[in-house]
Amino acid sequence: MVCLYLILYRSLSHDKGFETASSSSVCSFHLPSWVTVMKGSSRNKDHSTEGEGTGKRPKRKCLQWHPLLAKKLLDFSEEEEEEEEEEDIDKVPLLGADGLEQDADETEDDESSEQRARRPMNAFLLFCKRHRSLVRKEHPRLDNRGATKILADWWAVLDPKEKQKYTDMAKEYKDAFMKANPGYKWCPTTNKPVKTQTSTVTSRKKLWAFPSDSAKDIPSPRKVTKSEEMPQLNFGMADPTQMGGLSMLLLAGEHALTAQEVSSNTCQSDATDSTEVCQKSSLFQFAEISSSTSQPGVPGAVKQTEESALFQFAEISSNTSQLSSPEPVKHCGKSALFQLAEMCLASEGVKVKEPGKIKVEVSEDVTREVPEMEVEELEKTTIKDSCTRKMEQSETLQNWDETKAEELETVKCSDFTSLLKDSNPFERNDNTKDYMCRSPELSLAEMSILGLGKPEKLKKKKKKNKLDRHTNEKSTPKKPCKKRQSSESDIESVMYTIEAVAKGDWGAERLEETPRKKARPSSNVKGSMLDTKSPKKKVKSKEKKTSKEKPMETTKESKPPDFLSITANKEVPCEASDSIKVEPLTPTEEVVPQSLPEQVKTEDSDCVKKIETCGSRKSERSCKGALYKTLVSEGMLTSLRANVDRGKRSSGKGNSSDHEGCWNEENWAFSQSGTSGNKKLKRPKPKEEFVFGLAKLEEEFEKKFNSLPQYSPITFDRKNSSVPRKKRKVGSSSSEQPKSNKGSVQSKRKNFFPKIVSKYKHKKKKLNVPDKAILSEDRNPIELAWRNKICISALNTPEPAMMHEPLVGSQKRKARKTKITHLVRTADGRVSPAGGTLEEKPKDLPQSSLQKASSAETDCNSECSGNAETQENHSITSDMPAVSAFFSLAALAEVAAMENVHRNQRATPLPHDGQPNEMSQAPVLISCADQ
DNA sequence: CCGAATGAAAC
DNA sequence: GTTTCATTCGG
Repeated sequence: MVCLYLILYRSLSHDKGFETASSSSVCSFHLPSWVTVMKGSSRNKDHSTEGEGTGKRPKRKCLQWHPLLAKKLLDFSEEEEEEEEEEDIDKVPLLGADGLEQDADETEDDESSEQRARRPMNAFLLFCKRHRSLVRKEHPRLDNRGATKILADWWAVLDPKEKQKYTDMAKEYKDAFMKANPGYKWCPTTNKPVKTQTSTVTSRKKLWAFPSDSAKDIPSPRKVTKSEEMPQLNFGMADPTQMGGLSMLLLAGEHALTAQEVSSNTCQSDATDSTEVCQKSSLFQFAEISSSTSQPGVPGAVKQTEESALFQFAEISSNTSQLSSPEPVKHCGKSALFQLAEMCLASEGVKVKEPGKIKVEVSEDVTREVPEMEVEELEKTTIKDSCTRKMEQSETLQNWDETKAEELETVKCSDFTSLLKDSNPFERNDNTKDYMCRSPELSLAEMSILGLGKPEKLKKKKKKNKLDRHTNEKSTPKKPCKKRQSSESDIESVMYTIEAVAKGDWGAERLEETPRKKARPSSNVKGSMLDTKSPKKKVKSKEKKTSKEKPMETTKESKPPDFLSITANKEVPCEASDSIKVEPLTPTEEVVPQSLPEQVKTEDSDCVKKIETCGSRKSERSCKGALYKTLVSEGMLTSLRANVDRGKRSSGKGNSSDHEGCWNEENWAFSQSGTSGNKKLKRPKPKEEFVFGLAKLEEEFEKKFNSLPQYSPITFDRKNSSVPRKKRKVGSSSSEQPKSNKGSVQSKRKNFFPKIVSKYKHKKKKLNVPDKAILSEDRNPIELAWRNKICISALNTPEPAMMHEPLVGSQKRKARKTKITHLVRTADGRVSPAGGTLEEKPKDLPQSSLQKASSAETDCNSECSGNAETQENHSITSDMPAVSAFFSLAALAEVAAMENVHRNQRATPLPHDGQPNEMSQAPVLISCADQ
């Protein structure tokens, strides 16, 4: 699952996001450094290639916690049970944390000597990571430092609740990290150090560079593909950095795996080579690990090192599923978990290739001896042997990418074939193979390929080593045959569904299918492959799959009632489907209407229509349903959706993002809702649990990342938090002019609160004109009143927290530097809360002045509205903003009344700079009064 | 490599 | 209380 999930994830992100993202990193989270570190990194070196890389510190690498993490994950899965509540899950420590960790730690710690684990990011850093790109968009000129300042401002203004989200997330990471690295010291003792970086060095960037590069590259290639119809190169290998939680998991798994299986693992030894290898194999390893760990019940399964991890994993899962589910009711494999496992298998094939496992299969000698290119071919050829049909085709491949893809496919095929042989040597083999090859896998393969592209060289070398190992280990490909069948069918069905979903049109394909099936063995794949048009491939795969899969799917459908509920979330499924589609199908990038859920819906409907029209509706639907279900259950949808959203945002920005693209709060909310739904659905059976656990972990990580809200600059600028950024979603594009916010913001507000809007306008005007001389004083008291009222009215507990929020250490620092603290406190002092929230920093930036002013206002408003909003968000009823608005309005009215009084008294505003632009309040009053 | 920010941990 | 270091990436 993980693998597949990752792949999907990756692909999605690539599709949409990356292209645009080029300049600035996408919003998406990258792996936590620590994760990344695993690979070993000396980041300094390479940063050049990667955009992101943190160029800075060369510090040591760290390996530590990953393995642990993996174990934990496993444990977690086993332990699990906590899933029940959505929220709980979130909070649940990612890792199980038990003894296992320690063991791993030790070993790793030793290793760590080389590298030191990187600290987990704190809340602010997470926030920065997530929002920096936005800031940069708004202020292209700003350098990072400037952006950081702005981010700091935002952070200061950020609604406590929102802030808490980040804080919690950071805490989770930290906890996980600490579990992984029990003895981790934030500040390494002077001793460690130094390790010659030179030795190990693979700079983290390098490691990531590969993926990241792929990411960057991908876009262009992708476009090419679109034009050319390249296979969906979009998918690059999953970039761990972007993978976020998942990547972490993978890495962890990888790491652990390497440690376990590959004692000799070169990862560490060879900086570059090893690292790459590790990455490639990471998924595999992860799978293995998971499988081994997970399978308590299955003794034999544990060591399947020989077989591809994915395969094993799948098997295991299947086993578990069977065992667990006494009922044969559907196919054993039918369980969502099982399907996922299968999917994983499928994906595995791809991965395998990448990692060089393919090579493994092939004779090691060959690979080593032969130059890289040749090696690949050899591999292909070898594979061919396994899968003669495809092999031939693959050979023909001319395009490099294509070749790779094919290779991947072939690899898969080989694996599957072997499996099939074991279990069933029939026709299916062909089909299955094709199926495997063709379907989503292609995309996966492509992804991998893409990712591999750059690093290939290194990989190759590394591969050799690994291959050696693998070969030794791997010799045993076969495992349980029985399961396979079911699994195969399931897989096929899943794949099929996926593809179908992606394409959206089944009917046509199906019709073709039958004929193709026949042909497919030889010609289809290869010929099309050669052409390497993604569409063709897809079609083929679909065709192949369709026949068999249909029944499977139907069965699946029956299963999940949950599915329905899931489907209820129109958006989620739709998007998922869309996303899928988009990648493969539309290279053109139309990209689904990003932000708009509506569009998505429409698409869905369209899809449905197509399906219906096409023909076997049921099957199609069932497929979709199954797919959705599976995805949902796995939480993949959520992640996908989130990713897609992200991609859209990023792409949107760059591309023609829809107005709103970036800021749909909806998306955010959506994702959450989706996640929650997923969780609910999940309720795994014990057996499945382990799988689940993994899924959960992933999901959680991802969810967390995704869930971290991204706020539109406007919000901050305006600071009218009152206007709920989230809900509003006003389509105002993210890109908008920071300062010009007014317009956008106002518009938004108007929608919700016309009156308020007017108020704001006034405010701005005021700000613009007088700027400073504004009545800060009034504001403070007023604010307080507001807040209080709001709080009361709103019910928001958080507010008080806000109010209280004492300056934190860092803040203190700031205050000291600026010396403002005193002012703030004293001045605001009376209004403790206001002061705290406002936290006026003395910013020199012209912008800042405006922002501050606005921000100050927003503070007040924000709190009020913010709470309401937040609540609403939780409820997920984005539609209901009215309520929040309502509260805020009421509060405003009251406040206004108070304010008026104050004003009268004070008449002259004190000249307090920035803060007080509260002038706006006056207008507010008016508006409120009107209401 | 610095830096600008915040925060957590260590000293 | 002060240092260290986590992320980012232009300078």
